[in-house]
Amino acid sequence: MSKQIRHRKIKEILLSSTVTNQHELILLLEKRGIDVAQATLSRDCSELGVLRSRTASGYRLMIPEDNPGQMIKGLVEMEIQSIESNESSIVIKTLPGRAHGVGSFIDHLKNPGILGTIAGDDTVLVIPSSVHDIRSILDYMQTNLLNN
Amino acid sequence: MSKQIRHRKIKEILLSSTVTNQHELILLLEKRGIDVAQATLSRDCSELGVLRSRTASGYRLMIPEDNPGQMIKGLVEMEIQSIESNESSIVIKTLPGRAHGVGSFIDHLKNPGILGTIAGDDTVLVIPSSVHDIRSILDYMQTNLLNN
DNA sequence: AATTAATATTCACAATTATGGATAAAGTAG
DNA sequence: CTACTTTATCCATAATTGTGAATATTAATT
Repeated sequence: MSKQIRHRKIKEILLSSTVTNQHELILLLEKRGIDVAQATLSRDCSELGVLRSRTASGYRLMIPEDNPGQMIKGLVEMEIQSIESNESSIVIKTLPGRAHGVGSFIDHLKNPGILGTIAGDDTVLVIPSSVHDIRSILDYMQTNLLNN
Repeated sequence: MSKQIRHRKIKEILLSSTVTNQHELILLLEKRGIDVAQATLSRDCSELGVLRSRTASGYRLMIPEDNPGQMIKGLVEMEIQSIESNESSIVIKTLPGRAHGVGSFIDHLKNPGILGTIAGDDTVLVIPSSVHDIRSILDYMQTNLLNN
């Protein structure tokens, strides 16, 4: 039984029913054919960001909905095809139609070295605050916006 | 040295220079401080879909560009938070800043039942060709643009 | 076909990640 | 504070994944 599958089931359970502690969650997982030790479950909960809080009717394990803001970084990484520059500006090539989203994401980074962006269909032009910063901004982007 | 980093370097090298065989690639990687055995490189190449083909000037290891069209569907699915409608229009909520990209994708579907889309920051309004088609267009979108 | 060049696979082992039992630590209730 | 409940961590081990040397297989050249 893979960790991934277990995590999915945990999400499902916590979103659909009221679970008061990890032990109870163990039993619910068992019912679905997944055996897991409390130690492992503790780690799972921490990885999934599960937290335990009081409610009117006692305690409950709560799982946060995926935070949109955090998801976007992964999206942007996938959308970017390349990041290159000449002496005065940086050009990002994206998947077709995705430049606007990438540009918007970069704008929100609020990097003071970046004056702004202009996005076409599959190209984002990044305008540096000073042409002298090109190299470091390029570095910054390649580390922060590329996968692998 | 992680496999991921190595893969990324391989992509870089194969996209920017002409490499005729794996042995040559080993040397180029070495130059960048990455030591790797041919066996491993062979696996890397297969994982990355690298293929060797003849060109006018001999052989060359080619790496396929990631097919944009196919990737986008997955992206769009992740970007869409909900799809709902009233009697006359369909509203898609997206992750912040992603509406333009989603709208553009829908436009390219060229579904004759869709007159057009208007995108704000995190909302896409889909305008049906006829208000009578709302239900079927909603169905179409929910099956084609949602995961789960 | 024979020879050489290039790549893929097998095998053994290394490195990393996942896991459970035992137990410590933290939290809750009295 | 003390007793009790719940969760987190330590440790040892299992399972998985990554790797290189040697070798087999495939492809190219003559």
